Amino acid sequence: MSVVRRLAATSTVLLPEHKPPGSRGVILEAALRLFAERGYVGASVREIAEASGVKPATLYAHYPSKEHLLAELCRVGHEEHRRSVRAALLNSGTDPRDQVIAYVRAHVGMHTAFPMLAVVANGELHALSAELGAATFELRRQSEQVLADIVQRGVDRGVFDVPHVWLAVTAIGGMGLRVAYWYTPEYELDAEQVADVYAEYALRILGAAPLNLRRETRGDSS
Amino acid sequence: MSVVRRLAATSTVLLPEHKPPGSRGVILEAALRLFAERGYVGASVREIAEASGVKPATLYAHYPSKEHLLAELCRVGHEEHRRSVRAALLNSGTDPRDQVIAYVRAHVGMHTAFPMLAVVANGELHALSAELGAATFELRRQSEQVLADIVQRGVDRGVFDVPHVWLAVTAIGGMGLRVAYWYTPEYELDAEQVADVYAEYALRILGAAPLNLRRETRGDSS
DNA sequence: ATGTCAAACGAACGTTCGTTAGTAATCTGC
DNA sequence: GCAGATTACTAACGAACGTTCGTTTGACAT
Repeated sequence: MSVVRRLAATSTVLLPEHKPPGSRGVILEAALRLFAERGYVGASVREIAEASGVKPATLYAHYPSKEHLLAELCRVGHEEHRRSVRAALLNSGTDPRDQVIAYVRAHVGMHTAFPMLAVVANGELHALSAELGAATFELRRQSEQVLADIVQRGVDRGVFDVPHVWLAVTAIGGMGLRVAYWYTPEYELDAEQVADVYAEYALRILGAAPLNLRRETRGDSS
Repeated sequence: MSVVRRLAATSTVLLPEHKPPGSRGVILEAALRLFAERGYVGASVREIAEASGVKPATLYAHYPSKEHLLAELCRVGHEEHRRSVRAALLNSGTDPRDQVIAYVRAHVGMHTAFPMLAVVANGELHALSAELGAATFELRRQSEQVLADIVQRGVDRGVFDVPHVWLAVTAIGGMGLRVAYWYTPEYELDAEQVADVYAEYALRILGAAPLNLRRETRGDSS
């Protein structure tokens, strides 16, 4: 057995709305857990089948190949990310600072709520062939671009002061990505608090000008 | 072929001082490249041997198993990280702000100079058995603790103002980790500039009080 | 009872995996 | 130029891989 797990989370694997009914859903969820824990190559079809309470042959009655399982998970993961970010931005104002808060809270929230989905969708995307991965890859590019556009608008409006826009995007995105690997519901802070703190860090990275209604919330979550 | 590479870098794989002489070194370097590009499970002994210009059986005259190859790479990676951070801290002052700059510059510098080593040492560590991975895992824990201690000292001295110490450590560490995946020498900024910008972002995350000699360097690298 | 159909099955396919035994080639020190 | 050690080789091992084949099962409609 390994000395260190690939990710800390162990439960809440797949949302009901992402999970197909019947065996399809059971198999997909088992694949998600095993891909997250052992990686795509390290998880065998036989293990996935056994974890689903099904024989390996049955798996191929529901999915044409192991790779299609991964493709489905990557697609679901990135679509949930986009859905979550879009909903958050629709509920935020036009101020780039509010939008950054909304984006980072949604971004981090996705990685705390569905850590396995996030780990697989981001960390195993490279295992997909060009044909099966192209659509998902485009989704990821768009999500990055959304944040980049927000940051750029903030710089143009003078509310952000940042040495380098794209490096700020990679920094903010990167620190959020890592959350999926260490967060568990047993952590001393709940997901909401982690998201709030990371949103504050993002604003600090961006050198955000103080927002009258927000600044006093800075130190209240330690 | 995949639509997206696992990491962007393709060269400068292993430092001479990390590379054993003769075939041992050639094999280790080939293993590093293949582990970084395809993952530990995804890279086969036959591929590593072929990339080394050697037959599979020869590999076992130099390393007792495939896992020992990974263990060696994880160890080298984390020891280079510790060496780099230690050297940087010895050349920095006692002010926690200087120490954070030193740490982040070394941290990011390691991930730009040896992206493959960083990707393997961090991203494949979980594939090691408890026996082979314990020492390296302890190295990683110590490196994290070094940063945590610096941040805590800064908070105690009143030069940092941060909502949550450990979340700041994960954020700073996480954004640096991700650099190994996207940085290439062809990037618009060189490694030094990336490290400088990330060091600035780290200070911002920590809400660092202005340092007289430093503050005017904030916007000069965009 | 009989026919239909989706779902699951046992068994096996050819391939690749990490690894090893035994042997030939090459270098080192005298 | 020979002995001993090192290095690399050919060939093969058992196990596991993703996948497919032909069949059986169980529920429901005729």
